Amino acid sequence: MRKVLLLRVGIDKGCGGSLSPIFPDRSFEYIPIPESQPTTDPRTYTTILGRAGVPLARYVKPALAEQHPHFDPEFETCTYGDPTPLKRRQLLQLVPGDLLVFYAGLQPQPPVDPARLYIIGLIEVESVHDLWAPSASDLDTLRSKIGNNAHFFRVTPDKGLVIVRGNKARSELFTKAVPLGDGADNILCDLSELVRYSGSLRRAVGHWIDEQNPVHALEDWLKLGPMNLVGDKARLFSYVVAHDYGFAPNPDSGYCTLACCKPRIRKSAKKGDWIVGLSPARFGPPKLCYVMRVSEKVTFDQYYHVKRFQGRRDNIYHRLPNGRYEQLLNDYHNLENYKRDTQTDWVLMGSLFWYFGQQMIEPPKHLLGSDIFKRCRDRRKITDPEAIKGFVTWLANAYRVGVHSTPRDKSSQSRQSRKESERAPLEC
DNA sequence: GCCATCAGCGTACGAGTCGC
DNA sequence: GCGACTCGTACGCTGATGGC
Repeated sequence: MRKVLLLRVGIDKGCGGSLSPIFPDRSFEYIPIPESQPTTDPRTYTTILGRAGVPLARYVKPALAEQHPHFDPEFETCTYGDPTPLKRRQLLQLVPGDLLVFYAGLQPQPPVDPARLYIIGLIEVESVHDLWAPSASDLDTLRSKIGNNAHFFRVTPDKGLVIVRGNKARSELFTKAVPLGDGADNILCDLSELVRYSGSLRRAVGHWIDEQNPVHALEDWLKLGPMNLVGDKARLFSYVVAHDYGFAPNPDSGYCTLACCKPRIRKSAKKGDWIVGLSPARFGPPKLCYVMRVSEKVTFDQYYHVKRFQGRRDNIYHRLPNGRYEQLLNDYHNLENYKRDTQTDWVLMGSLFWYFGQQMIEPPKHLLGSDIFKRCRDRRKITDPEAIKGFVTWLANAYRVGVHSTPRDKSSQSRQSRKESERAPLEC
């Protein structure tokens, strides 16, 4: 049975002090961690050009610019190695045909969104080499055979090194990053259900995916991405986002939530449905404001009390002992919004979302006639799975997940420091 | 000031589900 | 099989807004 070992690689806050960049179109740079040992590799972050033609030094701390990077994994000859006890044990369990799937924390550029974890490449195992106590001649022989992994350039050979050699035809550093984590370094809950793996990916050890179906599910995710999440019973609700203050929807902190306004959508939508926000007519032909997949549906009270949602700007309602809702003081809604907001008790949350704010995007030509981009009163429901798949495929291929810009309407009206007496209700 | 457009909401109606 | 009930959807009314 084929196994997959998920491994975190690349520079990060704990090792190097920064993150590799990801750009709006999902392209990214793979920046290795700094080399911690004396090395014969002459390259530095300044001399290495990234795939966008910019020296990697641009994305690392100035103090690292002239340091040597530790290229591991490397995708020229497709190898990965590690001498530390935990990973060494994991690598020795691999057999030909297994997959090493590499993920990294990537920081959006421009930095309008928190970093997330993305899958950046993979190696299909061809052979595993255990170099418990290699001599210099052993290393020379292997170097000539299996390439230029950073461990081969170290002046003092690593004791206990395990090198995995990949099938070059079936291994690659992706050109576009594939989403893996939410804003809190947990596996995306949408993907978690497919691969039956949950929890934090922060730990610096490998994570096994080793049941037959989940391995297929992960491979499908690598090939097709979020389109895999559109089932035959998928539904998509589209509506016009009349005003976008970053309140409804609220794309803060790695989650997108719809907690106020749109009571019918909040009531109707279920886990797995897609929500699409379009621009109002005053901005010309319909453009995309945001898209989210409903990954959780919680009540106002659950939303209010769950720790990870506390402090969000749209977390303003909770039930009192008498059954009514209390509205907390906030900069967006007052008691005139109370009736509509509390028509339903539900809050929609998505960890897989695209929020474009001021940079609303036009639909591609092949989707111009789609019902998804037709404005309607209140909201429109789409139930054609092929239409939804086509839309999600285009979106997920063209844009990285997360926030792409600040809220559309925020600049025109400051919501800061309003006194209670000045709080006019906002439509959204 | 008039008119067109648009978003929100109330209401009616149809489909689906459940109990008898 | 029938009726009651729930839920989802379409339609039309209302008020706000913006262009002329």
